This record gives sequence, structure tokens and C-alpha cells, in this order.
Amino acid sequence: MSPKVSQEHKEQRRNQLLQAAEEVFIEHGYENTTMKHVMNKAGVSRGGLYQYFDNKEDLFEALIGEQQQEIIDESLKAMIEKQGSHWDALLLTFLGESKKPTDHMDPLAPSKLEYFITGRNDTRRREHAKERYDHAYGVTEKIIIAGIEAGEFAPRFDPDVIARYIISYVDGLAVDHAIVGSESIKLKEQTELLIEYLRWGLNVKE
Amino acid sequence: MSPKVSQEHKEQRRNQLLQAAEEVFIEHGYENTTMKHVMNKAGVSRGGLYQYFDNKEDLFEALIGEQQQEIIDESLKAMIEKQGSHWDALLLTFLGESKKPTDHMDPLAPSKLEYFITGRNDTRRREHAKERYDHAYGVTEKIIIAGIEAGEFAPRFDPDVIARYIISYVDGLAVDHAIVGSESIKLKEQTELLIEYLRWGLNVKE
DNA sequence: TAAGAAAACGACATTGTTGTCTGTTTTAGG
DNA sequence: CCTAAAACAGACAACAATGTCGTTTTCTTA
Repeated sequence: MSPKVSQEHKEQRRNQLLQAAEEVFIEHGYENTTMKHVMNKAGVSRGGLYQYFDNKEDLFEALIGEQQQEIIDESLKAMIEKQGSHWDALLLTFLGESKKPTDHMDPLAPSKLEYFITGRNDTRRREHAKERYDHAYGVTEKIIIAGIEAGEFAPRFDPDVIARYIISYVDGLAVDHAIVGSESIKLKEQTELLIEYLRWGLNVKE
Repeated sequence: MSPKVSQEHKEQRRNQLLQAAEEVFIEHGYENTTMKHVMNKAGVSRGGLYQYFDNKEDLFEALIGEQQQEIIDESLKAMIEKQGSHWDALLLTFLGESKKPTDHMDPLAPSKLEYFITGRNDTRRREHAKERYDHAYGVTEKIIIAGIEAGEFAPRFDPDVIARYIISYVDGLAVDHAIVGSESIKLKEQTELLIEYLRWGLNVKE
């Protein structure tokens, strides 16, 4: 009476399945992928897949749960400290590590949009969506407020609204990117424009 | 040998079905509604519904096609003339007739998002999405350029990018509204902020 | 190396939806 | 009022995807 396979093996397997799932979701989107797609991509049987995940929803949540993790780990103050300025910290939240506008977009973003929009009438998913929104919005607002206290920002508008504004705009870019493609929307230029608006709206010193 | 029912009757019926469909789509979203839902809501049989629409996609396209119509009908110049200023014309494009920011959102918007995001890998739908995007973006850009020529705007940024920016932001609001609800996102305040940004970015005279 | 426990397999029953098709009803013109 | 043509009804077959379950394989440990 002992575990049949090692814990590491199980985790490996799980990760392998998650990776296959990610590829499939990126390729087909959330609604259009089936468990069979994932099975095939991972080279595993029906039973093998269901051993680890109860259904597509479970699988997808596991996937986007892991990504979320990374962001939470680092505490906010430490992050601001590390970035050197509140402005840089702010840019980091929506531009990523490079802090530079690019034409690149999280390849899983379209599926996430699908997942939350399609599930907007489901209590569970809606709660989840709210959590994510509140988290993103919360981080942004906190950085802005800290920046004000540090004398780095002297905003012309309500920080609360500015924070929400950033989130909504980033979501908008994700949508348009998903629907018509990055080549059609001038993603980079639009992002640069957002930055200019923010610089003015926050009245960034320095 | 003569048409059995009058043309008006057919149109009436069709509209009746479209209206039932609209209600159902608003309630359940695009992906989650079935033809049966529409049949029940319209009080019509399977055969009755398929008489007019080949499938769900056909039905939905008919629905959003009609709405689109209204916007195209009015020529751009006439519209600007009617509004009195390019600024007002611009506001009209994304605020509607009232030209005032509100907490209201097109109730069909979430379904439209679903439809285009989910169908992003389908050639037909993608084309359709591009058309809609190009149209919205085109109208916006034309107004801005006309405004520049009229001396009403002296933009600080590329009009092309500003136009796209507006579209993306409005789409972003639609997403967040769909996902977490209008009460959670301060729709009105966010819209007001957009207007201020635009006023500054376009450098609106007067 | 044998035993036992869990992992992995794959067949299967179930379910929900779709689009078609045949029969019935309705309607307007002759 | 009769008839032809089209509208409408509803049964049905086909299909695709899901989750379960009994069986087989694999691995660990004693």
C-alpha cells in the first residue's frame, strides 16, 4: 500500500497536460476546443486526461490560475522599489517586463475573453471574473495613489477612474487584437498613445 | 399560381422572429442560445423558424445587419452639418444621440463580442469583423480629419491612431461591462475621462 | 520477484443540438 | 368555393461531445 507513482511523476504529467491544453486553447480558442483535442495533442487517452481534470472548465481554470500566481507573489511595495519609480511600476503592470509598447499580445488572451464573456451568466465564472478585475484594478490604483503620496503624480482626474480606464483600454486592445489581428490595429502605436494620455492625465513629474 | 401569403406578412413574420431572437440572445448570449430557445420565445415550430433562417449564424447576422444599416444611411457630411461641429459629430459616434456619457450599454453588445471573438478563426466571420472595424474606424478618422481641415482640431497625435484608440477603448468598455457589469466599472465616469483625453489629444478649439 | 495500488486505456451509454423531410394547414387568386 | 403554392408543424436521423466504468498496464515497495 503505497502510492503507485511518485509525486513528481504526477506533477510532470499534469504539467504536460496543461501545456498541451494551452497549445490547443491558443489554436482553437476556448469554445471550440474539445477534450478530444487536448487528448490528441497530449497523446493521452480519455481516461488519462479525466484522471487529472474533471472537464474543460476545470482544465482552463487550472491553466489561467497558474499564470495569475506569478503576479501575486511579488508584493507591491517591493515591486515599486525595484522599478525605481511609480511610473515605471505602472508601466510594468500593463506592458510587462520590457516596459516598452510592442505588437505582441498574450496568445491566451482571446481564449480568456471567450471564457469570461461566454460565462457571464454563470455565477461561478462571474465571481472569478470580478476577482481578476478587482485585482488588476486594485494593483493599478494602489500604484497611482502611492505615486501621488510620493509626489510623483499630480493627477488631473480621479485615480480610481484612471485605474479602471487603464484596465478597460487594455481589455479593448485584447479584443480588437483577437478579432481583427495585430497587424490591423497598430497595437504598438495605440499603446504609445495610452502612455502619453496617462503621462498627461497623471501629470507625471520628473 | 400566385404568391400564397402577402409580402407584408412575410416581413412581419421575419421581424417577429428577429425580435424573439434578439431577446433570447440578450438573455443567454450567442453561444448558449439554441434554435429551440428562439422557437419557444417566438412561439413557432422548428420548420417555421428554418423557413426564414438557415441556422443560428444566419439569424444573428440578420439581426446585427439591420442595426448597422441605420448608421450607414446618413452620409457623413450631412451628419457633421447636422451636429453643428466636428466635436459633436465625434461624440455622436460613440455616445449615441444623447451625446452624453451614461451607464447604459447596447444590450446586444456582449453577444456581438462573443460572436466575433469565438469566430475569429473562421474566415467569413473574420472578414465581417474587419468590415465592421474598418467602418467604425473609418468614420471616426474621417470626422477627425475633417475637423482638422476646418480648424476645429489641432491634434497632438496621429489622427489615425486616435481613431483606432477610440474604437478599442469603446470595445474595452463593452467587454468589462459584459464581464463584471456596469455597476462595477463606473462606465459613465470612464467615458467622461475618455472625452477629456480626447479634448486634450485633439486639442479642440473653442 | 510477487503483490497491490493507482494510473492509464478505450468502449460505451447518454445527452443535446442540428438540419432535413414529409405531411398538414393556411391563404390568396381564379 | 376551389385549388395551387407556400407557410408551418413536428418527427426523425445523424452527429458530436461528454463523463463513466470495467479492464489492463505500470510502477513501487516489501
